[in-house]
Amino acid sequence: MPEINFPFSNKLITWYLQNKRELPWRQTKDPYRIWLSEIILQQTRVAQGLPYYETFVATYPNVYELAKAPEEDVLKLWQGLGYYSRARNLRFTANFVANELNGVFPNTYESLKKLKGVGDYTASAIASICYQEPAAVVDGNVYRVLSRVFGVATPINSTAGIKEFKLLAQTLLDEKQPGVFNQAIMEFGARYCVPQNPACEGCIFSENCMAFTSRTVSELPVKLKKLKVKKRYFNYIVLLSIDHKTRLNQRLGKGIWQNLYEFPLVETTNEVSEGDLKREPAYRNLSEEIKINSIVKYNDTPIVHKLSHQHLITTFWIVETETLHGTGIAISEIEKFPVPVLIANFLNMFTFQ
DNA sequence: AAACCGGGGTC
DNA sequence: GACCCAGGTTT
Repeated sequence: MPEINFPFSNKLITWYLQNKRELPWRQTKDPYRIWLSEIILQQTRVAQGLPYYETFVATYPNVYELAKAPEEDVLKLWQGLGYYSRARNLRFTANFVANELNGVFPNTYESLKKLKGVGDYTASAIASICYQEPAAVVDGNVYRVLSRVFGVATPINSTAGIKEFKLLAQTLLDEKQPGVFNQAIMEFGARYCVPQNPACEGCIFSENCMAFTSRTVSELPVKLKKLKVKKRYFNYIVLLSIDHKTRLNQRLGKGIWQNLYEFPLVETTNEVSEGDLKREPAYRNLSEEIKINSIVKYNDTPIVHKLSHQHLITTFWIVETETLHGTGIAISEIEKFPVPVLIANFLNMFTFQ
């Protein structure tokens, strides 16, 4: 534990009050809105999450409205934001609060943390902002600011690091205004003590910052290795029937994009030719069920869709078929389904006829 | 403890 | 290409 011999909290909060952004969730202490904003902002930049927050508040002004919504509607509004388990848990927890808790959110760190989708960070954020409970938040910004100012080189994604930084943040916390302190340290990390090339010369902590005085700013925080990205080969079968239908399947079970929709997928271990594709069992099952008239590759070079830990090397195949009867969906209905960005991008490029 | 879960911004 | 973002859950 580093020694603290300067007024960290006072300096930080003074900076915050002079430099904070006016954000919609800073205008309220309504736990529903604070909770909603915190879920949206998990692993998500303010600029990216802001329009989603506005849409959700407008569509679901309170927890009852959100609780009533079908999961598919929530996923549709969430489309493009990523980490879709957040949306599924959001709806689940809204339902729980509305039906089991009479619409009243838990008001302590411990009870908030029991909610699905609410972990240490989010429980601390809601408890401190809405209920003035002295619970320190530790997000990516906090790791960065504290590791630099106090020269802590413990890896932030190790068990020891998680404990050490939580304790340090809790020690520094201004217990008289925990919500302000928490937002201040995050704002400072997001806007001043940024990951790359921070303006250390003019920093309020330049005299006290261990990283700055020892010229190790670019080496902190320390983070343990990254895992290797896996390559997967996706072949999407875009059915076009003579009765102007296509088919979307819902992704069920484990894995990415759970409960979202996509075209029938043939996943292979390599990039495949048309001949290879036709020999794939998944494709053969499809062709046994549906009479196929023609097949043509849509994109000549594969589209590489990059996720944090997977590269999806994707080819779209346009397949004309006879009637799909009840097993297809009308082309005009397609925009109603929540789809991953990979599919949404294709739909924007491709014009159905 | 390690793996898994998205999409976008930045350098 | 590497790193990161107002993290959490599952294995």
